[in-house]
Amino acid sequence: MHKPLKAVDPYGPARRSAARMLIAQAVDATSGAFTASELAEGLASAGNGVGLATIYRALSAMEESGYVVRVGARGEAALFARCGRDGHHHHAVCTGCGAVEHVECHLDQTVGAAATGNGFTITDHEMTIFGVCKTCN
Amino acid sequence: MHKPLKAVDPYGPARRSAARMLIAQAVDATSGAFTASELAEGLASAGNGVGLATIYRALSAMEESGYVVRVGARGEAALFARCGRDGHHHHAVCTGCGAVEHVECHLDQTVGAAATGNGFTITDHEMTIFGVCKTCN
DNA sequence: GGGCATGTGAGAACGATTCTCACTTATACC
DNA sequence: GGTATAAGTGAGAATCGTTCTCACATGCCC
Repeated sequence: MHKPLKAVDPYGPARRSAARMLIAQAVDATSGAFTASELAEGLASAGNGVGLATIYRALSAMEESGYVVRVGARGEAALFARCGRDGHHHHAVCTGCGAVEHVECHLDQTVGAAATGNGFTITDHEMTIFGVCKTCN
Repeated sequence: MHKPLKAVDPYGPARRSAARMLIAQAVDATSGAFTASELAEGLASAGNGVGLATIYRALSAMEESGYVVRVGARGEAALFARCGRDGHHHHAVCTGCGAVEHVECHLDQTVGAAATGNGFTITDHEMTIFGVCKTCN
């Protein structure tokens, strides 16, 4: 079902609480990208109500440990996804099913070079890519 | 002072009200990227108080007519900039002075090709680039 | 087992943005 | 120039995602 993912500890050296374990399971059970409130709904409908604040805290802990990444935004809400891949890259999100595709970052060779041609030094960048996956196509 | 910009009507065929003219002037007087509330502050401190709702409405009218573009976000707030350049491209924003640099988009040739290799069709993408400009460097 | 640092939950707070509604005004038409 | 009216305005309420607060609960180390 899942592609093999880098085995990363969801929370690093932090404490293993019941709520955080439920949240990590819910994240693993989700095949694509999700928002914090979708996660909350999923947990609630499975009878595991977890406070929204707790979910946000768990998500930022997971983000910090590299277990999940922010892959863009759906409307106003931040979109997260499980990512175990190493190295700098971006994510394309399928607008149909939410599937996430890893995308190499060519900024350094292309856009970066173009920008620095004007004496501009890029320090940070973010890319949000939406599309339609093979299955939904 | 300014690079020559494509002469675009700020509001298209819409009505020329006093408030909108003030807002367009404030946008023109700003050399780099700005948020809606920065624009509001600037207008207020110049003695031209304009309602925030009006500024948002004017900005979306300007965005629609292509007079300004959304170049990313500073914290939670959307970052706008005057852009008269044709064709698809992105914008790099200097974190020091807010200066905006146009950046070619190489997504179609590079990232796009990589993604579609997996059967993924990219329909939409956004890029936010931050850095330091020649002057601030 | 005890102590305490850390996590939790509910709800308030926050900030950006949008909406509402009564009022004003630019513009088209006479 | 006068008038009708569609479009814009302003103030403030509403909305929505996210973060903060605070009292309480609980993992983990000794």
